[in-house]
Amino acid sequence: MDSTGHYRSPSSHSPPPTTIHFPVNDHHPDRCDDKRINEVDFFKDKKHDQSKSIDCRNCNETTTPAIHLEVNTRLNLLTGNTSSDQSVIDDGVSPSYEDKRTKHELVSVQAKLERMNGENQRLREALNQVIVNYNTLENHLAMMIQQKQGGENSNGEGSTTTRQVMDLALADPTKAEINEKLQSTSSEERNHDEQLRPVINNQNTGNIDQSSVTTVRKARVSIRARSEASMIADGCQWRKYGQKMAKGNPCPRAYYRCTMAAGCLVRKQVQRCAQDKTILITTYEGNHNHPLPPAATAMASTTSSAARMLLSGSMQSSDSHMNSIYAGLNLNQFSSSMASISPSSPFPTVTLDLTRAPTPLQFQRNPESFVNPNQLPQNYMQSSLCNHSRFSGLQMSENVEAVGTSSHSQPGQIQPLHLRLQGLPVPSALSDTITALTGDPKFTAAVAAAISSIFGGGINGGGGSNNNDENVNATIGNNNGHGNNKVNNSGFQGN
DNA sequence: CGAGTTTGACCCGCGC
DNA sequence: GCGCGGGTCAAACTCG
Repeated sequence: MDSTGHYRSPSSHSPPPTTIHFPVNDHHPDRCDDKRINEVDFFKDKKHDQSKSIDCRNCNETTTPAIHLEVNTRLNLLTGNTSSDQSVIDDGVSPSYEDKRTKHELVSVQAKLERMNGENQRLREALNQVIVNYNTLENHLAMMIQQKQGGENSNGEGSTTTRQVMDLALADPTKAEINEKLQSTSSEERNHDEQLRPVINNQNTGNIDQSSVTTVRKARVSIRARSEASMIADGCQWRKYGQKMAKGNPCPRAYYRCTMAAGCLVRKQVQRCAQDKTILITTYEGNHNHPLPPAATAMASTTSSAARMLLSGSMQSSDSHMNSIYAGLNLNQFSSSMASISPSSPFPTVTLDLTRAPTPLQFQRNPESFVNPNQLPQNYMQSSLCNHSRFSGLQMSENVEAVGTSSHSQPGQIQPLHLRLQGLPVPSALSDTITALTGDPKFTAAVAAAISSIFGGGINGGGGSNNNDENVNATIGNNNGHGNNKVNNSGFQGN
């Protein structure tokens, strides 16, 4: 048995890498009695011999099975050693009816296996295509960085832009998705890969300035929501590891680590807005390296999608070729009034402002499109966000605070889009498309309602019943807080 | 006693 | 080089 728990055949011939020969029937001296027996090759073409004879003396040499099956190990079809199979072997002298029934079963199993192999092959091809596309994009990104360095060093803006582009590159969750699709990858291996990812990216983008690489951090996703609770309910377990007073904000900033798995690199910061203390600003960084509960999956997908938005947004603004590649990805799933990008922050940050939507006016305009946000299933979040995978709030703000200031706009008013990243204009056609999408209040409000379901109504202006109210006596907003926060969002009833 | 929180100290990057 | 601010560490502390 190999490391994957599958059996390998000692057979001398070399099967395809993805197939093995594995035992279905062990040697049974009482039945074999050192004489030739009939055995069935399940994967021989029916038109060929379905049975062949093997000298049972083979069993004396090794534990080699009497039957050799070629099974694609990735399909986990290692259930061949069943009683029916056993009967196939043992019934060499069975009545013809039994033989026919057995052969019929064999044909059925063989057909099923072929279908599975075909599907497996298609999946492999799809995965290979994704990898090829990713590598192409990465190479293109390296070229872009080189061009930017050449073009912007003269005006003194090169270093900042280069770092930001690198930030976006390293924040690319595409590889994480690929890793998730590789089912054979263990959690530890994914963790290892997470740690190696910057190295891998450095290698793939070869010509990148080393000084820029050293300052690279992951993209962040910031969520602004009205809540009196200490934290929004994202389904994960967090441990507080620090608290600092941030400049310009009387409320302390709390630092949390994900504790759902050892070595999980995800961290988040929680801080109340200085201007409006009912607004809770939660900033996520990193990707989880472990399975998540459904509620946590929704939030993780949201932040992951937002990070991807960062990447795709930069691509749009930079290169027409990227536009074509990402054309299918850039669904503008967030209204510009809800999401913004802050490329000039220390770290590239996507801000999802849930304090402004859905507005009563939007509800009035599209009453048929809404249900009680609290009644929306968690899956809605995933279906509307992660399945589409990309929400591109492409309103570029100079800083996060700008989002808050713009919150005083008229309810339901669609903000004009400012598509600009480091002075790079976005093609007008794309801008028009985005404008059209963000101008759909039904879409905007539906997404907002989905998000609000995650917070258990916590964004509803801080008023009304809030299941999180019992957690108000928390450290946030209390410099000398003595509360022993249990930072387990699973305890929140909002989800 | 273990898990989690608090909080002062420390490190590091960045701007002046 | 220096100071500032953000982020993290870790010992002390609290709580169940």
